[in-house]
Amino acid sequence: MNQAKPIKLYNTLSKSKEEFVTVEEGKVRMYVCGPTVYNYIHIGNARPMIVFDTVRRYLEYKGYDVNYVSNFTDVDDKIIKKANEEGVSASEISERFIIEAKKDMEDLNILPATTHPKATEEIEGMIEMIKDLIEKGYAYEKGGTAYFRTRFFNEYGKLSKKNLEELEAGIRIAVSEEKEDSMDFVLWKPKKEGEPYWESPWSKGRPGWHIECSVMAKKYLGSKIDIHAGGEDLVFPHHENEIAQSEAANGEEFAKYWLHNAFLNIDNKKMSKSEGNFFTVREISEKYPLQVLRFFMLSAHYRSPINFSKELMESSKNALDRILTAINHLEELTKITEEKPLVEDELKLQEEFKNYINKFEDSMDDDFNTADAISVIFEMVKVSNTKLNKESSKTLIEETYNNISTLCNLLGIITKKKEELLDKEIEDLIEQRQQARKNKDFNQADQIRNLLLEKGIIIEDTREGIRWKRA
RNA sequence: GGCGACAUAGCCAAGUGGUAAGGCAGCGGUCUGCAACACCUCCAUCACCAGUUCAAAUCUGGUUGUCGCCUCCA
Repeated sequence: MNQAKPIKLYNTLSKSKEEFVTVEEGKVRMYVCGPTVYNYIHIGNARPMIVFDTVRRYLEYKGYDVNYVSNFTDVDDKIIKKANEEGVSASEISERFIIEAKKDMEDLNILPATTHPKATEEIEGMIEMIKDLIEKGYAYEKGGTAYFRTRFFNEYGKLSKKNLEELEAGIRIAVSEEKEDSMDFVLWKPKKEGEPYWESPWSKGRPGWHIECSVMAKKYLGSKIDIHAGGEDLVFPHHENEIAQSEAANGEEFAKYWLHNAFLNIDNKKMSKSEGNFFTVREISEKYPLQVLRFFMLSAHYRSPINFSKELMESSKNALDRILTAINHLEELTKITEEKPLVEDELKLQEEFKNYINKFEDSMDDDFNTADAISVIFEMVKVSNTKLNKESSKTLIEETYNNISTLCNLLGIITKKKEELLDKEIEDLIEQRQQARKNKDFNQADQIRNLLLEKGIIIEDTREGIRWKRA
């Protein structure tokens, strides 16, 4: 366990960087608000998934045992609307897009959560918590709807730094007459015609959005968790309301650290369907390997807004290729170099790489500064490209290969798939091209190269031999 | 209207008091049958104004600009 160096993370609750100390030593309980599944996930959904997956990987790297929970909201107005449009049940829609979301997540190299709860499978727990809140006086029922009595929770607004008076002044929606107070929010609402519903003491209906996360977090992680994360738009009202519900019901602090990622914009504008600047992860995957999207997302700090564009994807693709090329190169060197004692310069290099790893960790320890961490990888790539060759000691080559790959894996920006790509046909063609080159038949050689290019294989003649990669 | 964030090269992006990391693109080279890869070289004084300090991109005040939340949008 390498927790000697502490992690500092920015806590929305205190608006400052704090040293990370877990509730229980060596263990991290982490909850990340997941998507509402009414369509393929979009690239905006992908940002928190990628960012917090990276956080999770790093915490595990540091030796923590991480219990990572991320939900699917599978009952919601948008899902019902889509279901009605297609003339199918709401669950048919949600089930379908959960499957699709999981596919995209796998391609984004996002590790499966310890648990992926679904709201509709946790209704019983939600009813229990609402009952509890009503008993404790923090909630009430009116006409089949259960409301949370916001004013009874003294600390309401502590996350978003809003106070009830300001909020009330800013109210822009029609306030239900039933509410005791305009700031009260819904815990349970009765069904409308044609909507899915569950039985409850108050009405046939369904839970409000906020109660879902409070209940799922408690069930799978306990009443006090370490990290609660999500997009910054969730700070208010979603997370504020979660705090109110959970802390009112459980009588203790809900989450120690609140992490929020900034938004992803398109051409400096918020992505939205109505603006026509909306991209699903699936669409992007048709043009780029999703590692590129992941790399792009991690190339800025998670609390800074990032702007998505084709140009930046191209830039990211080229940058990532530089790293991948270096790793492939090292891998080949491991096959042709010889085992021998390290000479003095190599010992120095070994030391240098150790320093780079430290630097990488320092960056990640500082509120998960992935942009800085990536720059360290580039520095390692540079040194590797410049100083290592087929005369180097195998030991050093292997170490360097492992070091760089480990850090890249930590960020999830590389996948190990090359083996499956190797097939007989490609190897034969490469061999034929070599023969042609030997015979100085460059026309033939170029033809074969073009043929391979059509199949998506790029050939490179390097000092150490032929190399190929997927376009 | 209330609350908040941000402003670093053509593009992206680190850096929060000691004199500007890294990547992409571009220029000029080396290597190469060619191409690609790789390597070498070049490419900014940090929105503006004023202040604090021996010293500021980094702190303070102001100006301008961009963006977000206050609408069950990540």
